[in-house]
Amino acid sequence: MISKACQYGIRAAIYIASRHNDGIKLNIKQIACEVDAPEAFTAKILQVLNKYHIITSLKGPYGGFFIEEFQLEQPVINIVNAIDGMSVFKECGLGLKQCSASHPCPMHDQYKIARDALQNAFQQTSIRHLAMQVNEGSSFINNLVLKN
Amino acid sequence: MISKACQYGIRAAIYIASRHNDGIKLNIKQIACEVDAPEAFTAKILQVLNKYHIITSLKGPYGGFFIEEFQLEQPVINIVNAIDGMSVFKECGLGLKQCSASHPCPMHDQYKIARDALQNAFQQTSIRHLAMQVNEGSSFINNLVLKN
DNA sequence: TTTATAAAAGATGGTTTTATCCTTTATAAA
DNA sequence: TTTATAAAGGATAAAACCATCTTTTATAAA
Repeated sequence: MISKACQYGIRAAIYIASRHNDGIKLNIKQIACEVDAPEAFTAKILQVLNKYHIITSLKGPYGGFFIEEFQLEQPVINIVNAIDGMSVFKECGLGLKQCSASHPCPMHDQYKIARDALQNAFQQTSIRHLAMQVNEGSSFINNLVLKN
Repeated sequence: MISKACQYGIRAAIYIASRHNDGIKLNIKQIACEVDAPEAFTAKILQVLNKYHIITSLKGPYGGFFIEEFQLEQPVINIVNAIDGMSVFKECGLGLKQCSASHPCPMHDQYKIARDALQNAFQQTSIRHLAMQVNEGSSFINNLVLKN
């Protein structure tokens, strides 16, 4: 559906957003650990997210990654766009180059419903909203079940 | 969303179904040509579909691929299952190993809607239905626009 | 200004997916 | 039975994706 890079990126962004208090900056090691993603690969992905102004980074001592107030309001689809591009929301389900309502593949109508639902899922959800759920403890961004 | 192999497989199956007249058998070269897919790769894919009894093949002269009456009624999801498996309809959108209604990732609810829509698209559509559309000329399985 | 730190950038390796080629097997007609 | 044909099966190659390592750059504190 979406690439692993994109999944890591979304989880990392949500984690960074969930720690948007004070002026706290998070380093790559901690982020990768918290979202169960490979460290070096996650570093590459966060580079891209920084370039697209989805998160912000600062080099040097006391540096790291963080998210600014205005960035919290962005829809998650911005992350998908930065890493995978928008083609998954546009392309034909059967891989045809030309497929549209006026020249459809046999599955066009049914597939479009699913494709649009996917786009809505990412479009209508803000990074802030997801981070709040994580902070509330009502949802999770790693594979560690912590019972206390 | 689904692999290229699976897209080629669905297009090939629809084409074979659309030629389900008399006892006609289609060879791999013709099928690959008609659905704009690489020939050798398509051969591998049709091998799998034959193994899963989604289509039928016969070796030797006057052999080839065809589809039997009972096979026409199968839902397209059988093809997806044969080639890609069912994981795309089950797995977490953010790549978590453990993600469910009771232990959800932050996008679980929204993503599940899209994932279920995709499953429905493939589950509720029979190979026969798609082949009929192609025969009617109301939908297409290749990239060649034929105007006459 | 020097030093330590953390991300950015570049090079490289491994795995999976996509794709092709060659040999073998099954089958039908001559 | 021989021969021609077409799919099956095995080996291999190319591309894309996933992942890591090393060097460079920016920055803040001492």
